[in-house]
Amino acid sequence: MSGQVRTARKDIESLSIPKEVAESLFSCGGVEGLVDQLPPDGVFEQMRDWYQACVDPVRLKILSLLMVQPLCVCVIKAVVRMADSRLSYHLNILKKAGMIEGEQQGQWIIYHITDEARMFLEQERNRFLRSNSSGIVK
Amino acid sequence: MSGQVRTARKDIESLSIPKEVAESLFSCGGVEGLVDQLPPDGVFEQMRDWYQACVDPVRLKILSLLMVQPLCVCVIKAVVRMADSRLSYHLNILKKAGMIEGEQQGQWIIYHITDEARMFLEQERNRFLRSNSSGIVK
DNA sequence: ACAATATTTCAATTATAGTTGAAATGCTAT
DNA sequence: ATAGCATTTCAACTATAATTGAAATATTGT
Repeated sequence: MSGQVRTARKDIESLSIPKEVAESLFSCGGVEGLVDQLPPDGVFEQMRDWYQACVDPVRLKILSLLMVQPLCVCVIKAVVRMADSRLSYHLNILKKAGMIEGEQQGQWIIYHITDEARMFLEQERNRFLRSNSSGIVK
Repeated sequence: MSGQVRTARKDIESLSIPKEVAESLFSCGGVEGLVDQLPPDGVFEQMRDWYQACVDPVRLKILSLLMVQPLCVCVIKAVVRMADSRLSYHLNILKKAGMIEGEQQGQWIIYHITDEARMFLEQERNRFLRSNSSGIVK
């Protein structure tokens, strides 16, 4: 325990940092203590995959569309107006991310949004409304 | 009004879609009605910019670090262990996205997370815990 | 004015993601 | 089996994002 404290102090002293930071950094165990509070790197990569799927406006639009109701590809296409292969590419990214699922229904494939994605988007819609209405944004 | 309904029906008939989809699509005003329910494209682009900042594990780690306390660049660097210029690049992306802010304090620049970003990350942490514990993921 | 440290900027390179059109697959009805 | 429609796959290409090392800027103490 005193070993840990000594390490923390050493970290901090060897860095030459402003004393404001140094104080609170010291009280949380120095750089090592800080690192201990972080989730393992795998968590950040899982999170990344999710945001990766959300990083394209086309995909956000598709998700927003599927919030209304499940739709076959041809209807989605009628809304977003793009080449089949391009749309398919984006659908596939959403599918791999676990945000949508497709079921074959005869000739068609009907996509629906997953529960996780719906939860996320509802959350995000609220957050967005909150920031815009309270004047934080703009 | 009857004109709108006629358009909706026309959209749907000209598309040749499964009747499951057709029924609910018709009841929400066809493709046009669907489009009307979507936010303007600008919203998706605003959202994109936010997720763009979150799409890199390095940046998520930095945010997570700044959730603990404000830190100068050199301490962040001691945790994430990368070249100055690379770190600076990522800090700049977070700054432009409005997720962090930096204040010069003598020789150092101390970065802190913004309220919006903190709100978002707390929300996301909860969502993550919920999905993992309720067995939705894995 | 000068040296030392912290941080950013820049230009060149490399890596990743998105687009395109053609060809392939899969289902349905004839 | 063949034709027609819905959707996906593939390979070549284009566009965007990330990394690197060197140079520039800014602040402090001498």
